[in-house]
Amino acid sequence: MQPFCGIIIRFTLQPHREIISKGVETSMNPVRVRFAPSPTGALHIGGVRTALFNWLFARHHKGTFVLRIEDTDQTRSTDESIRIILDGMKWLGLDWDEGPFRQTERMDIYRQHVDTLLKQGKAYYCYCTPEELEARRKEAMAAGKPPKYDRKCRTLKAPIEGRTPAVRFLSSDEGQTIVRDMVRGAVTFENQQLDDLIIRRSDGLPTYNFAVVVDDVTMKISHVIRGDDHLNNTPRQIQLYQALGYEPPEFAHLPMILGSDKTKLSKRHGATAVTEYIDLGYLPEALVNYLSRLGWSSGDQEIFSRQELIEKFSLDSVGKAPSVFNPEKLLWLNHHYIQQADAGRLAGLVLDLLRKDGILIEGKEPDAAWLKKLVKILTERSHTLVEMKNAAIPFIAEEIQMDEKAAAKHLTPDVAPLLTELAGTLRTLEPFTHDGIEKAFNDLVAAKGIKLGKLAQPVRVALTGGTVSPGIYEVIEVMGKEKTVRRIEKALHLITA
RNA sequence: GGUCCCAUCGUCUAGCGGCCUAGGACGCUGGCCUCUCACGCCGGAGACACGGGUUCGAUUCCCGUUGGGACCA
Repeated sequence: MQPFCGIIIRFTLQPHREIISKGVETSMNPVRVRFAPSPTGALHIGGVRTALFNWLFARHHKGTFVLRIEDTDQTRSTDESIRIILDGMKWLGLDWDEGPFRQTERMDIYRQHVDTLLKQGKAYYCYCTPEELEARRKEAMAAGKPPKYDRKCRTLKAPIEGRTPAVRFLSSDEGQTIVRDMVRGAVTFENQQLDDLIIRRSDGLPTYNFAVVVDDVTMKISHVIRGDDHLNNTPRQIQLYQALGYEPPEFAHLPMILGSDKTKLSKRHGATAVTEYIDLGYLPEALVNYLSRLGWSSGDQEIFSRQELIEKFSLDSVGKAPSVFNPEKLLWLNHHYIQQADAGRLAGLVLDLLRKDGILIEGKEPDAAWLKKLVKILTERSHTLVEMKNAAIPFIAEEIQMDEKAAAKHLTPDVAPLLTELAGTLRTLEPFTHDGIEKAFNDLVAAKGIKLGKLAQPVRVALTGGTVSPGIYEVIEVMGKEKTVRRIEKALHLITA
């Protein structure tokens, strides 16, 4: 609780922030927020960021996070999309406390609210067809006038035969509507600029702006945190709240996430759906950390555990400017979280990927402890699980894919004697461990008076098929004596052939 | 077209009138380490869109311009 004089001083400096944040800090009402995606496709990165901020806000304030599916647009909504959304949320660890509620199951509630407004004279029937409206809109725009509904049906005395009407909200021309936004401050709209918006279409379905208001009211949502593409809808919604006799919630409009060309993030910009990031081998904690820093910050800190995010998250430190999605930084974070992750967990995830690629034969799965050892030597150079899976293949598959260029460069006749000798030593090496292997290499190198690279690179190519791998001793130890010797011999064959 | 929003390195951002010769991170880059590639470590280049005010003093406050974005069943 702020001392009273503190409020006064800060008030003069920052009127908006203070007026607005006062509401949250001192409010006795419990925090209830919601994420309300429409199930018309994938779970989009922008949507995830909105969900995340809502979730963080709820968890920070020990409030309630509600999940609501906005599926009034039945032509575009699918159950498959709902499943994708729920799976994505679960994968990210954004657990909800109530829902998922579906708008299609709430049609009665919307109908009742429309009827109430109609009965109170706060709404009226409109018989204009979408075509007529479109024509008049074009006309208005051509004449250089604002493309606003001309209120033709406002004064209609009797229904027009043969037409099913839509219902419009009767809005006021007087005064202004002020949106007190927790990130933008006060945003003022002239009521004169606002249309009589449709609240129920002629097909009987509620419109978006109406359904959200009814839902948010009936679900007792305390803070509406959403993308700022909804900021322009907010004054109409506030009028709806007032007409319905409810107190509007607090609003917080988050800046958009843009693609590299600074337009709204879309498929053109690469992966935008969470499912894609799962397939690309990203860890949910990396995505969560990355997205949390898009539009929000806490000093200079870049890495946040989930707990820290919950503790430090505040709408006060949400920025107003849109941000560009930067895949490189996400990749860096993913690398970071792969380093942090438990080897057993990574092993399981890599196993799934190997299975998906058909590299693992069912029933012939590698030993869990061994797989963990493998994962440990691959972790450092893996930025994604897919990279890790690819690096694991030479250790798992029977045959390796030989890179021709690497072979031509490193598997040359002059290294044949070295390989022969090394194979001989390794064959009898007991125990077959890192240190013993290292000694074998060092002895051979010393005896021949060559540099280690002269031996290690050819061996690396022989064992993995390429020039890039973890340290050669680790590779050999994990690969095991049998495979190692067999592959060196095979390489010798290749050289002499 | 109307309305609304936004503006610090390429990108994410710190900055809430003097601490700024503007800090951190990703990326880029020079070097070190080294059996390859990475990791790691050390260093470098790199921004307050522009123009007016306000002020002793503006990245920070105000106005305008420019540029972006969003919304308008």
